[in-house]
Amino acid sequence: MAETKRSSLTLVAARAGVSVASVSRVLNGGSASPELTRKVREAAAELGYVPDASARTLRTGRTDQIALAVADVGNPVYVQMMRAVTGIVDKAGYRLVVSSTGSDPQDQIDLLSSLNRGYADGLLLSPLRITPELIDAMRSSRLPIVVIGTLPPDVDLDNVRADSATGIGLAVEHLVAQGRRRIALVNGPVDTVPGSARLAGYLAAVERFDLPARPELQVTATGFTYRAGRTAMARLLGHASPDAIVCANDLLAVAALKELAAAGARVPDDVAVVGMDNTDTAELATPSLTSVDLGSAKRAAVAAKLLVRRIGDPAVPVRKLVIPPSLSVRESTLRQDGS
Amino acid sequence: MAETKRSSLTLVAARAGVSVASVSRVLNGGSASPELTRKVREAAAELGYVPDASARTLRTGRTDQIALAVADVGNPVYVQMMRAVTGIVDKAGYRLVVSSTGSDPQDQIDLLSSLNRGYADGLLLSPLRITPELIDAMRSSRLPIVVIGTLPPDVDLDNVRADSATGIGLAVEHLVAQGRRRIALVNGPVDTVPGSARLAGYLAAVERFDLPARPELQVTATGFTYRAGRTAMARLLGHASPDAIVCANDLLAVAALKELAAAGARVPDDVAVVGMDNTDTAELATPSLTSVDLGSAKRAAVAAKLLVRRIGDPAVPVRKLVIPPSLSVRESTLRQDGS
DNA sequence: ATCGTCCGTGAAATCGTTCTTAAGAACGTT
DNA sequence: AACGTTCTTAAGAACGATTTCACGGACGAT
Repeated sequence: MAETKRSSLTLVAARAGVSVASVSRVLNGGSASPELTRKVREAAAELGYVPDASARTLRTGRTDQIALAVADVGNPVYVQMMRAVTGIVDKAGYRLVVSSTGSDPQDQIDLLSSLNRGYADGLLLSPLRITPELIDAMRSSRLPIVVIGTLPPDVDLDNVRADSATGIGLAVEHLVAQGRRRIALVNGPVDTVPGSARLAGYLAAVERFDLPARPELQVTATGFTYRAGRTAMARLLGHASPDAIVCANDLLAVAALKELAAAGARVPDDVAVVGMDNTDTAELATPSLTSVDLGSAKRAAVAAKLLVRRIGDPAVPVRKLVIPPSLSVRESTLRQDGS
Repeated sequence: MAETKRSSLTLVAARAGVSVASVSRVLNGGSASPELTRKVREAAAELGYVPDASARTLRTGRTDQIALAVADVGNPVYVQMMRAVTGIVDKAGYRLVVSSTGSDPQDQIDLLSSLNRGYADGLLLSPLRITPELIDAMRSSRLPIVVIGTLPPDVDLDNVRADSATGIGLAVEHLVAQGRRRIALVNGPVDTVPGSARLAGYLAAVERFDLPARPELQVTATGFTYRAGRTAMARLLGHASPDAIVCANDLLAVAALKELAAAGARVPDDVAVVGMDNTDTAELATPSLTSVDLGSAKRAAVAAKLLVRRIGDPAVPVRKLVIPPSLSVRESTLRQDGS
């Protein structure tokens, strides 16, 4: 039955009548005589031997763990990322340590310092806000970090970012092609990395397509959440009557749909709505949401691969990648009469 | 600036001119003279000393990590659980190691054996299917396990389960009060723990309220997913015309909503729909979903607390808890004319 | 003044691995 | 027959922390 006593290399060695070194060699695939191999394997099996993780880590310096830090494990886009990361990380033989940092950069700095305890071999970080202190902390980290998201250009860390400007451009182009002109933006907090990128992208697109850039068409929610979206959307509808709404997030977009329905506006006939991130939520919404796919899953997967590579060889040159966006067109922007 | 050299206790001791034992004692709050304390603190600060996790673990046997195993990190109900667990686990000073096991029990058995490497202090497990082999593996695990979900009564492991029978009873009672009689069930695979519990609960409720128990009112999706839900729902509508549908899952319920809309049926006027798990999805759906809250978040949180307690004192008696269900009533079951 | 107690400190053992070094055996070469 | 090469195995040194044990000095009590 199950050996309750925790077994060590020494025990196995004693039982097999050989030295611990030999046991280690046999089990890790070194050279050994058939006779020795047999004895060791037998003893190990009888004792139900499993090597101890921390001892091995202490000796080799490898933890076989990768840390993933996100602002909110409940946010669909992070869920998407987690799922993607899980796949890559599992395959590469690492375990995943997940920390929910909240949106405060200080939490992330704390995380970085605790990471110096060496409980992981590397970190995947997706910061909502970037401060100079955070950058300093990332730079002085003793282990590799790959950032999922945009980073100031002078920071020489691997990172994989989205191109939200182009993404929003796709959305606006699509809306303009449908004859929409009064295109509003429901954004999240602009002091966050995605928030500011999305605002910039919106403004650029508005200019490019020569659309009215009225301030009352731009509202900012207090967060990237459904609740905040409802409030912001109510404010928008109080001040303006857009014929299309681009939202910084699928959750905000669903909030927009709900608020529009409550106000008696029909989607897409009266108003088109575009979400962002193309999470499962987009397909489940009614009407289903056209959504800008910023490639979160792809980004996370690529970032994970980058990290695995860097852990394998810390000297590899820094890479900064951009995942191109695409647009998933669904019901919320298509008038019944066709394009 | 940042000390690039990885600092050890020995270095701090050398710098402070004291022994490693003293450094350890000072930093871990043992007794020490003010003078010594000052010297050590100073040296540690100058070197930016951070204790090494694996060395400490090797010596003390504590990893400060808790493992959480779920079938699919993308499933909203597991997301809910993860969020709840994160809160408790963080507060108790543990890190969270997340593994996505898939629905195959063998994955979980593998996980259990890898857990014997001792990379965590305990495990939170939410198994979709339970086999005798899995139970054996859980029993012979060298570290504490708390199960989130139902377990055969003779297995003496801490666990926290839902009461889906009562939950479904609440839903059916509510529907009957609204004058519904032909109540259908869209279930997930019945060879899973939640699937079989929900079928049993449905049958019990049907009998209790003396409703027609026709087989064509019961369909089984191939999984707890949106896609599977669409297919199953189409099949249901081909064979029967229910006036209410209870779904084993919010995702299945959203699929039902979509399929009903596609078939031209109005919700809730023609058909009422009830979801289960009361995830964020329920509120976001259109119409918003009445959903049986099986207390997933609560269950996960309670399980996490139980695990922390057991890690602290392995001799504590086994506890088996039930989280009572509740019903969140929303638009999908309420006819316009009121109750 | 002597002895016992207590407290602060350091030396060293220990946790379970991996890996280097070296010793010994077996074997082939000149 | 002497020597060098190769191969198998064992002994022991790390890795970096915690913790036991013992030592020495200070202090109070007799």
